[in-house]
Amino acid sequence: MELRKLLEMDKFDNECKKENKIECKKIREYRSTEYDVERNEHIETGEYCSSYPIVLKSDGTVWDKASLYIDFLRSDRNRSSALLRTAGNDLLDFLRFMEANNLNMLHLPIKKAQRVTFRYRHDLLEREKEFKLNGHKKIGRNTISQRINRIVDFYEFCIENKIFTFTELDNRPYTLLKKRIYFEDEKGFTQKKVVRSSDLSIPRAPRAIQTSDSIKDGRKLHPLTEQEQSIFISYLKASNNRVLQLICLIALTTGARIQSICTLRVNDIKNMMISKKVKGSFKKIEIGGGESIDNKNDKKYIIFFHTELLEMLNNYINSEEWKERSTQSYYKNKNNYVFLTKFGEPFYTSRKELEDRKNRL
DNA sequence: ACGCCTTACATCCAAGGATC
DNA sequence: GATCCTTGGATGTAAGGCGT
Repeated sequence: MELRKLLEMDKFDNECKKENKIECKKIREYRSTEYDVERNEHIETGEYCSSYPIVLKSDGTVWDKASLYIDFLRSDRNRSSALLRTAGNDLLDFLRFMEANNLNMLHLPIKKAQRVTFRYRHDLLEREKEFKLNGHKKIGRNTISQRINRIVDFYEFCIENKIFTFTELDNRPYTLLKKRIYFEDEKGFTQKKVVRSSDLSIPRAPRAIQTSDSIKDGRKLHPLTEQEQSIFISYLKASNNRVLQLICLIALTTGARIQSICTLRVNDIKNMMISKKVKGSFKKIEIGGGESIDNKNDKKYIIFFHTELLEMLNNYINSEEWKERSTQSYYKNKNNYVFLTKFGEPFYTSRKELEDRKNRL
């Protein structure tokens, strides 16, 4: 690791030393720099992360190995900041386990079950069981599966980069295995594939069965009944929060997700206003698939706005309230979000904004 | 199937405002 | 000025997509 990074880490260490809890802190708007000796200045490498996790040990110092691993994920594997956060949390859980049991990563005695990695695996399974018995879900099968796989990848990284030497590793933290898997390709033929696995890995939970009265969308969703809808609307009418009213109206009448609604931009409304009517009194807009409005997993989809609703939205984006909010916001009057909080924050940061912030547009 | 990555959503937390 | 409430953000869980 370069000296620069270590120095930065020291600075961060000192800032964090006051508190003594194991946690995963976050650096906002991370931009990596390189030090130019001749010019005596820091030069940005152009690498950017909207948030960057730092795992802290109970004494408040940075867990250096975790930082090296997370930086490797960012720089060498070019992972998103969302993934860095997930990885940070996975490592955090492992660190908490080690500290609680007074173990370190190199605790690898002859007996397999006593090695830190196998004890962690056992701990994960116990925790899953514990919550299952109590009825409330706290740690699920998919999570523990992900956790243990992350740890294997973390050890692999440490060994690969000689953070551990062979003499330090008394016994193997795990054994890498090659598993043969069979799957059906798009033409319906059974294919065989060899994938990398380990003797630590925990199989994932089988997919939930879809029930007829729910929509499968990440979780199981239930459409509101007509009665529920009318109750909802009566409460909505009583609200004096125009933004909430409009967001809910769009949701009810178009079925769009909150993610799409909250990433709607002013130009989308303006363009729809001047576009041709379809299906009677509706106007259409494409979302997802690289369009400015986000959709889950960036899937392409068309949503239909009733002209009356569009009229309301058009009134809103020309209102004093909207102008007031937009002046405090990132985009000001440059194709801003339709919906902003009273402090000018978007309710949902769009993919487009992440891109724009990276390029400082 | 399996592993890796992305992301929706619940819950917790802290700061600031409202109310008495 | 103590307490409650709102709100945005932080944190944590886990489902689903995708490539293999």
